[in-house]
Amino acid sequence: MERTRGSKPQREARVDVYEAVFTALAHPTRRRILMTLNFEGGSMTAGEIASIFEHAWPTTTRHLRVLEAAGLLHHRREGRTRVYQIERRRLDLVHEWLAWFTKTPA
Amino acid sequence: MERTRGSKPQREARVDVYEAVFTALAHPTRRRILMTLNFEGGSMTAGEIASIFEHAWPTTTRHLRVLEAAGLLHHRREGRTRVYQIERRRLDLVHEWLAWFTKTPA
DNA sequence: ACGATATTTAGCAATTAGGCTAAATATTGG
DNA sequence: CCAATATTTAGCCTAATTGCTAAATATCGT
Repeated sequence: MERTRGSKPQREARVDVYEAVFTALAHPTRRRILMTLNFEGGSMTAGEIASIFEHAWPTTTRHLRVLEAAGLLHHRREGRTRVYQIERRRLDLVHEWLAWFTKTPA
Repeated sequence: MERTRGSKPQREARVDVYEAVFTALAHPTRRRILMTLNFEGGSMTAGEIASIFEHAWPTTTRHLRVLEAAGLLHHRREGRTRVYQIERRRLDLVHEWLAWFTKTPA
């Protein structure tokens, strides 16, 4: 599983990375979490995030985990709350993927 | 299901549209179909597309349907083959969504 | 130490997704 | 019309996703 030392991931690894990011973005709740974080300055507590949805808190927790596994968020503990922060640069992967379709004039 | 005459979809409709596009992009096989189409000039027959994968043809047919439902492809019959063509502009929706995250300097 | 607050983990049920095989459909060439 | 070719549809099965509730964990204030 380790990489051969160097900053750029190899092909194989990169595929998995796309997988996680695109899958994370596929759910409307998760896109909304990202949007909300984006407009609320980049970070919010788990409770604040959970409060914007109708569904049970554990459901939101799970979505947060998916987003974090995809590298689109990360969190830090702050007393008894957890502050989630958006990782905007991770979205570059999507830009990168999309770019293939504009690079091609055909 | 009809829209009120006009070119821009309303909010509600737009959400569904994101849903379909992002979901379609979440599967690696479907991303690969789009990539391949992109580099093969934009259109290929169902058979050509199916032949790039190991799985059974009907599986590919299903992926094509998902992509088409998302508006990322469309097809035309051509004799007994069906030619699928990529709808690159549809990817603008994704660019549009991503743009919210760069528009925000914070 | 205790109770309140904040949040996650565990585990269950329903739904959806994605693979397969077999059968159906449409078009072409003889 | 018949056989071959190209492709989709139907239906089945398994695995993953997503929602829920109940229980666990961690931290804070007293």
